[in-house]
Amino acid sequence: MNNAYDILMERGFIAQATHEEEIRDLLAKEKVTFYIGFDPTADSLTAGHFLTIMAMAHMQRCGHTPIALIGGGTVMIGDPTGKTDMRKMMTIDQINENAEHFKKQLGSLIDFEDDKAIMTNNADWLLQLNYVEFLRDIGVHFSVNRMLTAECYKSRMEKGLSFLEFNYMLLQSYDFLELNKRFGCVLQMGGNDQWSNILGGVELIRRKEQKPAFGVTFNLLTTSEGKKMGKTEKGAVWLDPAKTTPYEFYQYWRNIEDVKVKECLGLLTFLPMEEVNRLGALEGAEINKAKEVLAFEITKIIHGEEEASKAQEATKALFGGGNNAADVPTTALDASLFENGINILDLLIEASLVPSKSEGRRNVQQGGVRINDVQEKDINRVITMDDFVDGEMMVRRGKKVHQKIVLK
RNA sequence: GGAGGGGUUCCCGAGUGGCCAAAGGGGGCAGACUGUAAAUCUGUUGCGAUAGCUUCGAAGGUUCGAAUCCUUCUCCCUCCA
Repeated sequence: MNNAYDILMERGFIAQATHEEEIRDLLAKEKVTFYIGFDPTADSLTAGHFLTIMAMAHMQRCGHTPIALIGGGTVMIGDPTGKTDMRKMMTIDQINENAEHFKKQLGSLIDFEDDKAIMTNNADWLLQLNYVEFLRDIGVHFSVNRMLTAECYKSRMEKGLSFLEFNYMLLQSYDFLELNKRFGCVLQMGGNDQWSNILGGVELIRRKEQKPAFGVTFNLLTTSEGKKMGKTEKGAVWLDPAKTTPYEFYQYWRNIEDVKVKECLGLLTFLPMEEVNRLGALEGAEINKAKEVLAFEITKIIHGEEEASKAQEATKALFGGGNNAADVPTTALDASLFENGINILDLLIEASLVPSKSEGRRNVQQGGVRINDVQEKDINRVITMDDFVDGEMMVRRGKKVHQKIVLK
């Protein structure tokens, strides 16, 4: 049972495949070069990308060669898939900087040593394309009629789709063709929303080169309500610790819905399936154990074992009555603030627990703020040095947001 | 290019001279219940210490008073070419 396809299938990755049997055979017989594209739309990869990276890692472990394609060229067009509005145009500098971040993050998750994986950027070939040549070589193979029926444009048919974005599919298809020529890449993988874009490339290679090419898509992580997972009120869950701290990252997965635990364990950890099944079968309050494992394992893959342990310790200290509060999220504030006494609302602002004083006032009045575990409902409460215990003070907003205040 | 319709607070969407910081819904936040889950219920949801200040695409203007009226600009959509 070492066929990569079977492994991905068993772990719950596979959503659709262009030629299921042929792909299985191919993966069983030879070392396959495949690619997944990442458009550098932001300065960090997100939890959503992580799923495809895991698939990539499984493939690599089975001996296949991944190509991580940075979409420095395609991002200049903007993938309209699933978007209701056109993306803001990004500057070249921004794109290059984002691409650098992506490269770094991918490098730490996939093994690029000894040609075990390839990283490349489609800006290398897309930016110098000649328009007329491109239309004659590539454009002829695409039917507008068919493209218009593609799922990925559906949400845009109501609000309008610019010609710029309409071309996205052609460019992504061209990427596949180019990678096929350069590296013998025969398989493109990606999120299920990429299905039509991937099909475009598969068909292009088959028509133009008369060669086989394949596509596989993965199930996207969604909540039970069908929303994309990996988003919070504050925005995406980032893989960059500067944007989403390991503690926050850990907490995100610790708080996952019950019904999604098993799915996430299979998709986002390397735990053997027996273990996944065992943990996934836990019920009631017991399932919290599975969530702990899930959160720990994912955090370990992204931020390393040490950070994962710290996040776990902090969690125990805050939620489980543990003692080791050393790794709890901490803000260091100037001692002078407390010598004269500081209003509770100002403190909440200083500790970044609320975005505005009005918000803080509401939270306090509604009984959502606790100082050292004592509810404070008075918005005129003044915090002084007397509120520190052994040089520390715990401030909590709501049930889950804790902040330790220390003096500097 | 011609004709018409429209840009409202995080999102959708009411609001056509004062009672509008702006209905309703979604989302968010807080509380209750719980298992740091889901579902449900309650409160809350521009900033600000009360005062007050800044919001309704942008800039001007009319008025005691404008999201609402006028002018110019700008962006979007629909139909025609």
